[in-house]
Amino acid sequence: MRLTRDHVLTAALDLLDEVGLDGLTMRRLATALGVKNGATYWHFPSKQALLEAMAEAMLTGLTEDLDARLPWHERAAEMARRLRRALLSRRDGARVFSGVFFPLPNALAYGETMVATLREAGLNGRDATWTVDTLNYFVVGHVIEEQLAASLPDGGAEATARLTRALDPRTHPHLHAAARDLTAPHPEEHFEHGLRLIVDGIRLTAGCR
Amino acid sequence: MRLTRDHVLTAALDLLDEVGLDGLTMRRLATALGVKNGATYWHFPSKQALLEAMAEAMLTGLTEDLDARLPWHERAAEMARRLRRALLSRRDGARVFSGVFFPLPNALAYGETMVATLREAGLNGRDATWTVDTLNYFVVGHVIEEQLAASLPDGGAEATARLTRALDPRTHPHLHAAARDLTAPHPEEHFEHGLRLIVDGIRLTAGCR
DNA sequence: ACCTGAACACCGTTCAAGT
DNA sequence: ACCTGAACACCGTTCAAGT
Repeated sequence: MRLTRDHVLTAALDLLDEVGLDGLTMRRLATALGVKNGATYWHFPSKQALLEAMAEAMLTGLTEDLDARLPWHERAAEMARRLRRALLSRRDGARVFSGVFFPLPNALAYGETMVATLREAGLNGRDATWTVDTLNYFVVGHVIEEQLAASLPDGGAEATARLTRALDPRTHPHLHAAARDLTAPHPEEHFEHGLRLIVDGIRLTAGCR
Repeated sequence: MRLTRDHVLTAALDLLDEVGLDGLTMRRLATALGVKNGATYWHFPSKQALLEAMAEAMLTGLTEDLDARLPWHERAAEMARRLRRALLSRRDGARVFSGVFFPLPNALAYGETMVATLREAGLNGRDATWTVDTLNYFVVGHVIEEQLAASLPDGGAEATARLTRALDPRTHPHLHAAARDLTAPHPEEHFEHGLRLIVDGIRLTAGCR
């Protein structure tokens, strides 16, 4: 059967879930599609273009059905949670997203909604834009780490144990004590903690003007 | 002359500055050292191990001579600024750092100092640890973007202009207006803005207990 | 102990030629 | 229009053999 751009994209997303970003290869993708090596290049000019389409696909519907009656800070938090969910929807989704430079439609819609929300809070254009950047660094950084831990054989338990053993409680007392609080076992709470930290910072800024 | 582990490391850092992370190749490195392809593998077992040593080298002296008389929030901010400077010291330094999973001595010393500082502020172990994570996502994410823009031919001016043109002011009014406030032309202020946002959030949290 | 030679098993991308 | 065949110019890594 004839290939379409959409077949290639869907197969790429499935292959990503199966083998992860490091295993995602144009050659493996062609094999998975039952097609010869160069065939995908008729539908996507480069691997980068394919990765961009994959990122865009992950962010579908990110800004839909937002409850406009929520106060601005709850709406901003809800958006951040949605972005996290979207990145979590595919293996290594956060790394795929972070490798895409050019802003795609869904990412732009997300950014526009976020800036609009923060402007409602009273921030000026520059502050709103830069604050969205800070929120995005947090969400993407958090999910990259979360997915990295999840992709380890045992969900990161072995790595955590090794780290605890490697940490001398005399030279690194705080980190030794903190080993139980690493991201991996508490991704949800870890995310909410950082999110609240930043949103509280915004509320403080917003109140000052 | 005989190679040493240190020659290889120094040459790798120089090559990184010259060609960037994507151009850094074990084969180019061998050529730069005037040696045949497999020779570096006697000194470093893998490219990953070399990248870890490079990251560790960038973070040398990060926690030295900190003014203990500063209030905790100024000390935390100073540490974050030092981490940014360290990552900026080499081309793509932030990307090199973010690709290293295992915590190295200098990174551990940094983390220990940061957590200790936040515990002084009154945070419990878990809050302090997770807050340091949030700060780190911010610093690393910011510098990755900063260095990405800097590595573009014109420092990102062309990309900014293209983005402004691509943004319809009717569908994306806020982003259209925000194009002048992208990270690239104001890295210093952009960094300080996010840093203050987070540190203010911490002060709020710390005051609540 | 340290390096060379040479290979192994891959990559992304291109493009004339086929259908 | 869409795909194959086949190549180009690379990768990281390994390891017997040399010195």
